[in-house]
Formats: sequence, C-alpha cells, structure tokens
Amino acid sequence: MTTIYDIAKKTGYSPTTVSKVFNNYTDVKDQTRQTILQAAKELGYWPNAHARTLTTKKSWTIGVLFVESSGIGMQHPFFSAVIESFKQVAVAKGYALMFISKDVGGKQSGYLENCKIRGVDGVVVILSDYEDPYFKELLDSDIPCVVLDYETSQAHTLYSDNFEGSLLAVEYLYSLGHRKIAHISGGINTFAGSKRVQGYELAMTRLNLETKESYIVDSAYYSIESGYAAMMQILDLQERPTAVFVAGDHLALGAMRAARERGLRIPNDLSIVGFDNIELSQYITPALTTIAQDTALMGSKAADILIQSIDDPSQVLESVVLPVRLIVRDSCSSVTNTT
Amino acid sequence: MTTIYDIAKKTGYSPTTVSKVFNNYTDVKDQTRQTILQAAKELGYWPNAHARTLTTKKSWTIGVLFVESSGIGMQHPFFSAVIESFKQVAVAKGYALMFISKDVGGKQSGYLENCKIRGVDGVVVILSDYEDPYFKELLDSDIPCVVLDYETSQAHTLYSDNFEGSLLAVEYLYSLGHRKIAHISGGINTFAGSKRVQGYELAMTRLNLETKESYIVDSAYYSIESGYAAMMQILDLQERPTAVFVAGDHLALGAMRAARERGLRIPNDLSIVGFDNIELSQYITPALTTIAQDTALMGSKAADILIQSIDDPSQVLESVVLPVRLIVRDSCSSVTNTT
DNA sequence: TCTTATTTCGAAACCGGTTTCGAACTATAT
DNA sequence: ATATAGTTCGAAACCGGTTTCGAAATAAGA
Repeated sequence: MTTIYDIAKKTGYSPTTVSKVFNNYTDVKDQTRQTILQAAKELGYWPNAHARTLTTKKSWTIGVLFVESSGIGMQHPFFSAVIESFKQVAVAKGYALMFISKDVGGKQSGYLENCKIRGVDGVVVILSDYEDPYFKELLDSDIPCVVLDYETSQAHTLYSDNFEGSLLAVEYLYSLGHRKIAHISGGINTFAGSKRVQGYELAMTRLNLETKESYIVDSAYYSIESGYAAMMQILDLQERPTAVFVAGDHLALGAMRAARERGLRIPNDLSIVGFDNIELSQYITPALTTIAQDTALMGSKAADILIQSIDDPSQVLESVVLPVRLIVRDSCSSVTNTT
Repeated sequence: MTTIYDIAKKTGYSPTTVSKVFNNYTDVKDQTRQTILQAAKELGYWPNAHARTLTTKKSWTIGVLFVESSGIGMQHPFFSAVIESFKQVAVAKGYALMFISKDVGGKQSGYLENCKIRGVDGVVVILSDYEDPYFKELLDSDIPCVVLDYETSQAHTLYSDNFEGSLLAVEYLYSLGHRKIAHISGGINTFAGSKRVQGYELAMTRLNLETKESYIVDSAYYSIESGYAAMMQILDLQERPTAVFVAGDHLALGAMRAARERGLRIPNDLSIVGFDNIELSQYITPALTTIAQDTALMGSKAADILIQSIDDPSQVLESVVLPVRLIVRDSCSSVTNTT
C-alpha cells in the first residue's frame, strides 16, 4: 500500500505538497503537480479514505436504514426502487451507501451507535415500524436524517400524498358507479396506512356513502398473504362490496387471488384498485388499476435534501409531499345496476 | 465526540489501558475495567471505526458490486433476494455492507479503485455483464472476492445448476407429452443464459427431439419487454411449438402476455416453464411452473465463503454449484394428441 | 538595486485509535 | 528475607492522511 509518504520520498517533495496535489490546492506549481501525479501513477497510489476521514470528520458515506417488519428487507419493490434512485444521485455527488443495522456482530447495539461508530455523514431511513425506540434514538441525535414515508418534526421528511391517493381511488370507483366500496388497509399503525384509511373515509363521507365498520379490514403487513386473508374476510360479509380499494399492490395481488378462488371474476364481479404501482402490477391479469407513487422522484429528491442538509446542518427542515396519480388499467369495471 | 483520551483523563488511566478494555485484553484488572466502562457510558463514548481501521487495516466492511446492464439495479428480485440473505450473515459476523460503484463524484474511477480507497475487506459481486474491464481489474487484484452467477478460476464462485435446471424443465415438458419445445434464452452472452441454452440443447438431443434454430430465441435482457418480443417472434413461426421453456420468470411474464394477446390460453394452448421462481411467479394467473434457485442459500453461503476467505486469504478457491428444483404450478398442461 | 508582492513549499501538530515491550507492583515459593 | 512468577499498567511509535502558518524563492515595481 503506497502512501503520500512514498510519493514524497520518490519525488523529493514533502508529504504536505503531495497531499495538496490530491486536494487541488492552488499553491503548488503546475510542474510539481505533474511530477507528483506521475509518481502516484507509477507507484499505484490510492488515497486512504479512513485516514482522510479521521482528520476531516467527513466520511462521504450515507447510511441506509431500511427495515421492514415483515423481514423481507430489500426485496420490497417499492422501497428498493426508491433506494436505487437515491443511490444514483448520492454516488454522483461522491457518497457511498452503507447499510446500517442494529445487532452487528451479534451484539445488541442500535442504529445510532452504528452510525456513530461508522461515522456516516447522514442517514436515509425507510422503516415500516417507526415506533422502534432505536429509530427514535437516531432521530434525537445530531445526525442529519431524511425519513421517507413518515411525518416528524425532527427530520426532513418525504412522502407521497397518500391521502390524495385514496381520494383519487375512491372517487374513481364512484365514477364507475360503485357505491359499496370496501378498503383493505395496510396497517392503521403505519403512517402511510393510516393516511390511506383517512383518505378513504373522507372520500366516502364526501360522496355520501356509508362507511361501514366491516368494510375496513386492517391487514398487518403489506404482504400478499395478508391481502389474501383480508379479502377472504370481506368476501364472507353478507353484504358484499362491489369494489375494494386496497392500500398496496402486494396486498391487492393477494386479494385478487382470494377473489379468484372464491369464483369471482375481476373486474366483472369485483373491482379492485391498488396502491404503489409496482412494476408487476401492469403485467398481471387483469392489469391492476392503481395509485402510482413517484419512486424515482422520491429517491432523488431525498438524496438532494439529505446532501444539502449534510453540507449545511442548520437548514430548516423540509417536508415534501409528492404527488400521486391514478393509473387506470383493467381491474375495475363500471356498475350498471346500483342495487 | 469523546475519545479514549477523554476517558483516560477522567479515570486517570492511560489511553492504552482504555483501548485494552474495549478490545477485551486480559491484562487489565476487573475493577479497572468497570471503572473505564462506567466512564465511557457517562461520557457517551463510541469507538471510531476509521481510526481503528487505520491501524488494524481491517475495515469490517464488505463491498457489494451489483450492476445490471438493464440499469434497474437493486430492483431485480432475484439479485436483491440473494443480497438480503448475504447481508444477514455478514452483519451477524460484524460486517457492514457498502455499495461499490464506479464514477463516484462524477469521476471515472472503476470498482477496484473505489474498493482500495474505501478499504473494503472483501467484495461480493453480482453482475449481468462480466465482460466489464473494470470487473476484470478487480478480479486481478488481491481483494478477496466471491462472484455469483459466473464461473472463473480467479475467485470463489457460486451459481445455481443452470444446466440441470434446463434438463429438468425440458424433461418435465416431455413427460407431459410435448415434443415441440422452444426456448427463450436470457442472452447467450451471459453465463447463466448460455448454460441454460446448453442444457436445453442437451435435453432435446437426449430426448431425440429436433433442435430447430428457430426454436431458440435469444433475448438481450431478463426483462418483461424482451420476453414479450421473443414470444412474439416464436408465435410468428409457421410450425408453432406447444411449449416454451423460458430462461427467466420476468421473461416468462412477458412471454405469457404476448401469448395472451395473440389469443392463446395458457396452459391449454401453450405450456410455459420459467426460471428463477421469483416471489410473484406463484401469484400470477396461471401460477408459473418454474425452476427454483435457492437464493437464500446462495446468499448465506456466499457470505460464509467470503468471510472465510477474508480471514484466511490463502484458502483454496471454492466453486459451489447450488441445486435447483422444478416447481410445478399451473402454466403447463399435458398434450394428448402429439401431431 | 532595493523593496514589496506573489508563488511555492514544508515543519509540525493533529485526528483516534492499536500494539509492543518493558517496568512496577503483588503474590507465591524457598 | 529473598528469589521467582504472575498481574497490571503505560510510554511511545505507528497507521495515512490534513491543515495552519511561516519561510524561502521568485517576480514585479520603483
């Protein structure tokens, strides 16, 4: 491993000057710069990020806090799409991404501890369970954070307009003639889930539709399985709805499966609207009508905000609400006879 | 930021002794240890990983090299499933995961350079294009690598038995009575893709079936779109096959869509076998019969091998071939009249 | 030619840890 | 009381960089 000292020795200049070359200081003669650069190339020199971080206190590393209660981690398509777009702008600005976990090496430690130990410059957090005390601990710290899909006054936040999404979905179903509209929630205890329920309820009220208790089924996770179970529950109702607004595409997939098993055809016998617009929703049959979140924008915008906040921690906290839109495909049909 | 020097000052012991406490040296009196631990707690001490790495030359960081030519990055379900399981064992052993990219900060740099700069202890690589010269550069280096879905004598390798998978698929279709079996390849230029084609060809030969040129369609990427295009090409054939073995589930989704648009019912008019067993393949209609790779095993095994290799770089290179299995679902039907 | 201003460079301290090796101190054996 | 063994601790060098500030060298101005 060659160091700036090796280069200094070889060229006859001091380590100081060598360091200056790699940091684009102006007080070094151009010819000197060339000599040093040349020597660096010959010796195969790579700057040591750890040594640099030690003095500068900047690691050029962003922590990714990404945990789902369901435990499937990176596999969730919505989250991974966001992170992918986040990564692209972060890398372009010179940052590397590092996963933050608790319990590293089998030792109970917590997110904040690991962030401190690793010296990350900032953290982007996407959790399904924001009640985690270890997350709170991180929020309370001085580490710049941008948190997605959640609302808090302690950090920059970024989330889709879940509320509006629900309105769009229900109003669309209404416009097709549906009056008995049920809702499969993604968990009232999650931020997005509760917003979506609220949006559903408001929409129903606005449209003068009765909001029955039994028409709202809470499913614990955004998984296919729980969507299946929730739909089964709805199908057992004596007064079956003609349409179901489902708070997530994965849930919707499970719901569609349940309906199919019960012999219901979609959209003929039952209309379904999802939420998220995951890639596959357009390829299933029938293609899923859903509310699209702009994952690419969410990721890139989050990176912009976080990096700004790293550069200037005194920045006022931003709270960005991203627009959603209805994507009409084939999983809904109009109701002719409104019983 | 409190350091071991702060703790030393507060307790009256030397930085050496403080350091020893955190490194579990035995030559420190138990009472001393308690005093120092107590002081550390009070001062809110976190060890500085960068400083530690600087002297020990070990960063407890594993680089993740994960690029797809299609550019969708982490979103690919197969790859992200593998990484997720990799991450779990790596974290349990005390490592953090860091994404390695080239062109950091807009500067053309390459994978090796970034690995060297960041001082990662090892790298797990999953690429779709293993011809990348920057990847070769990394392979030629002294950094421990484990590469997935590829074969090379320069690193530890790990891949599913693609060849066997093809045999299973074709033999299964044969057992259902199919004789005209086509193949949509995932790209003859990828390692897995070529193995799958070879397996297909061997199976056909073994079963005494004619391997027509036109029955093998090469699709550039493992995307839904290219699966769609490839299937269209097959459906344009005058002598249409009764079954298609598709080299990837995503491709299969596109292929099914194409067939459906052409008015063909699956499995009645056309049988399809996929490859990968992505989560969604069981939820589409008809549920996809496919060849399953053991992604969890691949990830955890890869982590085991890499970490062993980090601990002892002189280890002989391992090349692990993981078993695959046929998962029968609803996308294939038996052929009664073999024309 | 002598100031003065501008370039160009380097000594030295510092960042926060680790590790070797010897010294001092305590306990045990003779 | 003395020799020996075992325990406990710390001085100092080192890891590979950055940065301040002053000095030397060179160029410009009078």
